[in-house]
Amino acid sequence: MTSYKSDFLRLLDQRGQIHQISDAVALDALAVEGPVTAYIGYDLTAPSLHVGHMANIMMLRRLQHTGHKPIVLMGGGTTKIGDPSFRNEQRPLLDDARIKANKETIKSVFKQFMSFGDGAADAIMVDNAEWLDRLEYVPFLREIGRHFSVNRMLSFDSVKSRLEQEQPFSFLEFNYMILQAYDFLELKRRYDCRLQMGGSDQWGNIINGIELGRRVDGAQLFALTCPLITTASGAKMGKTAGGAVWLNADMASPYVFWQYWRNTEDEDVVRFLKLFTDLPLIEIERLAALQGSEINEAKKVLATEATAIVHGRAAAEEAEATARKTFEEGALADTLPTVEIDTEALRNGVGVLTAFSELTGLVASNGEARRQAKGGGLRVNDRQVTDERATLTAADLTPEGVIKLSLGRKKHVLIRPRAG
RNA sequence: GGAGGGGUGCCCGAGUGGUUAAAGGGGACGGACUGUAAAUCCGUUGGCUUAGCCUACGUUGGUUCGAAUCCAACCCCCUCCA
Repeated sequence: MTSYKSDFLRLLDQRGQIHQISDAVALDALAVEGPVTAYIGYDLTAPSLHVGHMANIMMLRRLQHTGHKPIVLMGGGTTKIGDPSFRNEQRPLLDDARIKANKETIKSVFKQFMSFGDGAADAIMVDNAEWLDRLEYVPFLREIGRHFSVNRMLSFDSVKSRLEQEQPFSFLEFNYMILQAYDFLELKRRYDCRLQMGGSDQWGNIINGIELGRRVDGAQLFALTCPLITTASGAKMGKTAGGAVWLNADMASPYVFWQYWRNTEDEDVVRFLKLFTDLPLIEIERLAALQGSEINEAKKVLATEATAIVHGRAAAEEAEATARKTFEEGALADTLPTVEIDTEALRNGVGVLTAFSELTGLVASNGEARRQAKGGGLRVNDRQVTDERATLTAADLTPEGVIKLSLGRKKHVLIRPRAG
């Protein structure tokens, strides 16, 4: 299935985002016929989505770009259950307040990826708590539950390892896939939503929704999954030292985000350019031809383009400039992440270890700072820290009025005396 | 409710009375080499006011000069039986 007729599937295909489609021919035809409404659901388990979610969100973006209507489904209801798919243990249950707070902070990021509104191709956002919270147990079981075969549910890959490893698998979690299936039905009824997309790990859950739609409403619904995106070395996307690379600016600055992409492995650059930017394929082909250290040019383009989508063009370019000054010109970029300090405190002298740990958070503890110093990993104003008892004072301020702390070659934070 | 098995550091996993802040592996971080890449090699990987002290092997209490290791009770998980 390589030649799709619809712009939508062709685009996703070119971008390497199609893993499985439930009925590719029919979906392709549907998308040619007219606007299709499709959704992706997001769990509200953290205050922000992270890089690992970005490929998914790009699918919704591309859906809209090709004239269709995206629905962002906030999992306000399903997050109360917790998706057991491919997990070997139950995750801790989040309380309602936490979920609500997460929803508020997660919401904002989608506006960067697509336009919301009341128009035909405008994206909309709904929360499945709206209908799930109101379900009545017995009626739900009779209307919906009877269509699910436990035998079948137990056969899904997504729960197989859980069962084989004999790990606890609660009835609560077992219901997740039923609720997700019901979401699909509900969205089909409310918005004529015909397609559910997601990561390849969602295939089983989505198929359940399709079958439910057929059995209950006689509707043909579709599934489309994106391959699980890992790095060439097999790591999941978005994991770094400090944890996940978040999409919310207050949890990962545009600079940090830019750096994440800048450090992409050579093998991944072309694939990532396709997935995480809107750059035309012709341009990507040009970048793909680069060899050796020239590949760094492609990485910069990737970083700037991906950052521009999430944080805006201006922030992306500033991040690029910051990186250029810091890494290529060896200059001091005053746009590096900055921590303020009391002038008073600086006058009294701040221990280097404290500066690296408590003050800037470059390392987790004084002990780690000590170890890093021993291993040559700490630098102040680009000079290695050899004496762990040293203190930082006003005398260490550069002509620019800051002190630059570095952990390794890549992580830099500026300390700036608080004005006034 | 009964019988048996199990709960160790970020994860996996060894350890069955002392030299154990706990082997080994993974991951992570740092260093070298490079191209802010990968691979490779080296180092580090509980906290602190670091020749010392504190906290730590499900929880609490006990035995002992000394416990992750022995005992008791409790909590949780798994399997089989009811």
